[in-house]
Amino acid sequence: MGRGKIVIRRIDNSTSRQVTFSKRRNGLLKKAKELSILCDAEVGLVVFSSTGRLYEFSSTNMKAVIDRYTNAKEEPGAANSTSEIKVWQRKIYLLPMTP
Amino acid sequence: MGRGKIVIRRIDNSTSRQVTFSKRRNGLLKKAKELSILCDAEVGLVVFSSTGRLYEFSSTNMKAVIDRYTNAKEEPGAANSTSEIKVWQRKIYLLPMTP
DNA sequence: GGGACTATATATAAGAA
DNA sequence: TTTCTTATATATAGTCC
Repeated sequence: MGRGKIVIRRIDNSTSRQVTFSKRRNGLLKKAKELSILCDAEVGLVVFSSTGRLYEFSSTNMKAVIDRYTNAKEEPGAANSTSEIKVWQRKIYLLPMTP
Repeated sequence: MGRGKIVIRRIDNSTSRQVTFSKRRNGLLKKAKELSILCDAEVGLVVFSSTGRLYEFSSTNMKAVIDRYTNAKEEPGAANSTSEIKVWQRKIYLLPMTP
C-alpha cells in the first residue's frame, strides 16, 4: 500500500519503524472504530509502541470490554482455562495498592 | 475500498452487516498482526460480533497485554483514574468464583 | 513526532456460487 | 458464513518539510 511493496518483518531502521508505527497505528485505530460502527460490534484495541507508549480504542470503554472478555473466557467452562484466568485476575488485584 | 463508497454508520441489513463484519474483522486482525511485527509493538485486540461471538489477537498473549494495560493506566498517578481502575479490577475479582 | 504529497499496494463493496 | 471475482476506494511507503 505504498510506493513499494514491503515484507512483513520487523523494520530495522528505528526512524522508519517509528514513522510506520505512527501511520499504521492511526489506520488500525480508524479501522477498529469503523468495524464497531458499521457492524455494531464491541471492540477493544490496545497498542504499546516499542518505546512503551500506550494507544487505545474501545467502542464502549475498555473496562467493559476486558470485563466481557474475561467472562467469555470463563464460560467455555474448561476448568483449566477458567482457573488460569482467575489466577491472573487475582494477581492484578494483589498488586501494590499504594497511590 | 470497494465497488461503491459507503458511509460509516451501522449497516441496517442484518445479512450485509454479517458479511461486512466477517471481511473487515479479518482485515483488522491482519493489520493488528502486521503492526505488531513491523513495528515491534505489543498489540491486543478483542472483538465481539453483534451476535456475541468473540474474536481476538494478541502479539504476545492477552493476559500480558491486559496486565500491562492495567499497570499503564495506574501509573499516570492521577489519584482519580487510579482509584477508578482499582475499583473495577476489584469488581472483577469479586465476581462469583463458582466453577 | 506529525503533516503534505503522490504512486502503488491493498482492502473491500458488490454480487454470485 | 467463508470463498471467489472484479472494480474501486483507501491505506500507506517513500520522501520532503
